[in-house]
Amino acid sequence: MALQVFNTRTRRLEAFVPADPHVVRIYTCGLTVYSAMHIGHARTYCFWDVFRRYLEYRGQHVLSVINYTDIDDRIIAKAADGADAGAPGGWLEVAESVIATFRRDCRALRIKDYAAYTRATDFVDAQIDMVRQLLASGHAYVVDGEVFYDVQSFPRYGELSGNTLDGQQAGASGRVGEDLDRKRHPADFTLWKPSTPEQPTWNTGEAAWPQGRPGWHIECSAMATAMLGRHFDVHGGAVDNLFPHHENEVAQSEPLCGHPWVRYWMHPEHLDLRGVKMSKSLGNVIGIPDLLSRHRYDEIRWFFASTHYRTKLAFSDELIDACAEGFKRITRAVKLLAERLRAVSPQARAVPVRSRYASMRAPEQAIPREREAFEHGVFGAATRAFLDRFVAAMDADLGCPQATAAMFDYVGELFAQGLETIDDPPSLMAAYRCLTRHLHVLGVETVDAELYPELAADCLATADEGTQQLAELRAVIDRMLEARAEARRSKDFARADAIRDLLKRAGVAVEDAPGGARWELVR
RNA sequence: GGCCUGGUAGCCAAGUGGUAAGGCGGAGGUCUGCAAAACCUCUAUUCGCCGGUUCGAUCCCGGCCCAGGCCUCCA
Repeated sequence: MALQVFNTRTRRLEAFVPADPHVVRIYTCGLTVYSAMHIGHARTYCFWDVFRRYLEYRGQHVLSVINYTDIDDRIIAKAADGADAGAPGGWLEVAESVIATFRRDCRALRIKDYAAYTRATDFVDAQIDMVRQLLASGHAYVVDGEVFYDVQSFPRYGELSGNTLDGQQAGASGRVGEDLDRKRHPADFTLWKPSTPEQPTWNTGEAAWPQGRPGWHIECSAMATAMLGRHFDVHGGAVDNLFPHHENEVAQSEPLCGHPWVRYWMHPEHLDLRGVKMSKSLGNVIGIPDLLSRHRYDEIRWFFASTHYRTKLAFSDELIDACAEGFKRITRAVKLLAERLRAVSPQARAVPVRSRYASMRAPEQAIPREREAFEHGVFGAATRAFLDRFVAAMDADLGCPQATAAMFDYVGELFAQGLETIDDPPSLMAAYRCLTRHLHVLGVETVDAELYPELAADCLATADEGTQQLAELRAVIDRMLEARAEARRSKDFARADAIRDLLKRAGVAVEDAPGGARWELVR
């Protein structure tokens, strides 16, 4: 069994076979950088991150490109409204600042870095060249210095999204532009438009359309092709990109690159905000810092995994909280395993079967080789069952909900089979690595570098600076807990409770367990 | 008008032509100085409604009802 994905182009599940068996080429439509990333983007980009992580888990190399649309009327408008209204290049500053927060927000959500982040304005030459070719091949026409794509010149127009030309009702959405009188068909779209003196502009060297700026759709086509070649494996964005954006991209690209331009089109669904429309005019756009002030990144990641990517995700703080409640069981198991492993000597916790990280390995071998290490020890049978379910779930069009269900059952088995009592380091280590390795696939990077250095090396390290302080904090708390244990031994429960209350007020929850007190940071 | 989803327990949410994963919540229990937490067990004779195909349908087909998305702003 191999990975299957739902291809929007064919509306079917298909075996995922990259053109080049060694590298998967993925292009993701990124932000139009006129305002910061919000929770909707978070779902989309977290999905693409999990997709990439799973491919890597499967032993594939992934070449992923994401773009910034940094030239757009909304950016220009924002710059015109801002404090430095009218300043030359103000639109670039708007773009720069949004890009910076985007990168920061992605890292906070542990979205792995892309191989390249392309900017539309860095590829204007390629865009001009594409427009030129489309004109030459009769797929575009010029009206008053503006270049339009002629949809009627492309018979397959509408195949990707299902919005065929004869089925479309122009203006049904109430958003038809004002160019109707100049277009040959209402669905024709802008490839290049002239700029007024105060708008950013590029010279083309063409007499009929001498200057101006690119249309939205041509940007992505030019960037994707420039970075990934005339044909590549996966192109995506969220569902809203399907039409018109991706449809138009196909129409522009296939006359020049051939069909199919892209092997697999994938479109994750939106958030379902339960009737509430998130929009800037309503002032209810939830940004990433806001989201992260209410939920930890790993809770958000686990929450995203709770619903299939092609299903609308019911979103609310309460739902995330409910999901996080269940997630505690997983993290608790990881923590218990780590604690018990740390308690034994380094030598004793050595894992007999080498567990090497999968990349650089042929896809067919990657999982079996890793499995050997995971399946070792007393939890072997449970681990085997878990691995089978996890891989089967993810192979079936990234079935994260089933993958998480498998993990819940696995953790249940670990507890049932003596997670808290069995004293065999290799067994504990195998289970620890198995859990953290698979959480990592789902975007949860909870791993102790000492216990699983190979995996830790692949995590977005954001805690480096805090490590030393954290160790000191840990020592202080441990001393307080030692004092409390002393009080309990001498039956001075008032003092013991006082220490517990003090820690609680400081945000440290203490719980008594058979082996001694445990603590964790709480909000 | 065209295209497309989805309606599964109080809530979220998988899924299969052979009789319903998982999580939250709820109910018991174990442990505990007390707490809290944790762990264990239980929690849909039923999958919007009506027909049909079938030995058998939640899953296939037809009709109906309801909710939602897209048809050039949108992740």
